[in-house]
Amino acid sequence: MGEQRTVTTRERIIEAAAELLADGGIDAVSTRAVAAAAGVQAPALYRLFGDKQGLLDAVTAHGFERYLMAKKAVAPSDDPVEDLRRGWDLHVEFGLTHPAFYVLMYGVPQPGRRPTAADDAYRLLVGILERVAEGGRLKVPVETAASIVHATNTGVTLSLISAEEKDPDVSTRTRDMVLASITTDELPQEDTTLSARALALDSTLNRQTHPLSPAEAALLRDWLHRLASN
Amino acid sequence: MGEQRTVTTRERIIEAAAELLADGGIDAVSTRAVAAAAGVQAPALYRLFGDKQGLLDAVTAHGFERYLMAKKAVAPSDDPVEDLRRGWDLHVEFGLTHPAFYVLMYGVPQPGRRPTAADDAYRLLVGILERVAEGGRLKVPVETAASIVHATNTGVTLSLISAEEKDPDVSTRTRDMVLASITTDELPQEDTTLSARALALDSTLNRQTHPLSPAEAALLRDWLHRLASN
DNA sequence: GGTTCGAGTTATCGGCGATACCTTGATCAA
DNA sequence: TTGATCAAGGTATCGCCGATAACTCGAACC
Repeated sequence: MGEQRTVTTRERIIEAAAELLADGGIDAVSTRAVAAAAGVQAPALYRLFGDKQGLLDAVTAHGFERYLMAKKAVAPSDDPVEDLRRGWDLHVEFGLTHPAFYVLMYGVPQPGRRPTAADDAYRLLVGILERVAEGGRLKVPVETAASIVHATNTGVTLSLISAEEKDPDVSTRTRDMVLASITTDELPQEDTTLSARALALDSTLNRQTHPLSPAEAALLRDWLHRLASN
Repeated sequence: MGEQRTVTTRERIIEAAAELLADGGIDAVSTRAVAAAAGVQAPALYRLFGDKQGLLDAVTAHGFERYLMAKKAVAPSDDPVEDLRRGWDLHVEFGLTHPAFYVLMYGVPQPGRRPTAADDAYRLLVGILERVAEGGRLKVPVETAASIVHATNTGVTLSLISAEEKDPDVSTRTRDMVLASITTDELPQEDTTLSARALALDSTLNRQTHPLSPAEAALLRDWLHRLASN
């Protein structure tokens, strides 16, 4: 089959909604306005996207694609901690460049209604942190580090979005503070400390298959985390 | 005049709206539902609160009052850094106990639409930080510290609200990380470092009247911040 | 060549925020 | 005492919104 050259109705609708969102904020995105801008009638949206939330999910996924592409293209460098730093900055930059999109994704937590795009970004963060842990430079378990980085990164970005005078220094300060707290400055050639070895084992357990049962593995990982926290 | 013993219509409306918000989330708070629950007709809301946003502002202010009371009652201890720690925990606890209220206040940043209650809480934070700075235990300017603490505290709380399994360890870890990064462990009896003296002067300039003109003071404070950042 | 079905239409529903206009009851000067 | 005033709330209604039932049309398929 040849490529689809003509723009599909679905794409037209998503782009119309994205433009309305970027221009007039979330309030400007009504089913009628989107339908009119896309040159279609309202029920077409519902057949294509189910309901309005489905349309918004598609819009955020579409708008987030470029960001994820950039993040994926930039991520694999020699120094995973540097990747972490660049990922933080990219995150903040995306939020300030597309505030309406960003708030839609991270602003209002509704249980079970998390956009897929946000999950993808989180998994990408976990992947980088696993590489940091593999290099023996992570001071805390990967899950803990991911939660902390995610929480602080979104917190800073939302604060900057709502601030009328945006001070980028707050982002870099917080970023360096967080990274300094969860990583070690340099990789020790051979780290013989208890916590480092526990975390190294934890990291590889997380990534490889092993002969332990799920229950055994859960208990072991709990012990490893307790060993690492001393 | 005797005290107002009967509950005013305004109070009845606010309490009805607060109950709807706590029970069914923000979507359950419609003008009609609130009016019906308060035993009143819809236009009464508009005369009392202007529009729906005015009603929501009044509701958040009301719901936030107890929290602010608790925070004010707890705050003034001997150790302002400990006050900071308790303020952080109180903030997170309030968010997890009243998620719908919290999201209404901190979730969706709209320029110029920040609820008054959030401003009050921020000013309270700045007040504590000024006491920390006065004790010579703050490593960064008060405004910077306030921005960082606010951004990370709200970020952690929003993350916990949206997380299905809430790990309180993330909050305490981030809290201690932030506090360790912006404060010194112990107050030196006489801190003779350049940055400490610059920040001590900055802090008192902030709180007292002085003979410098506003322009001179702004320039001086800029210099002090640059001295402190080395 | 009739059938099926995807894709989009017209028409309409109930709920929402908001407002113009009316009613009522308390207050107070003449 | 009475009539004007006005705060407080009610009645009726507007236009917009999300959503859906029921219909139309054209292409694909046997």
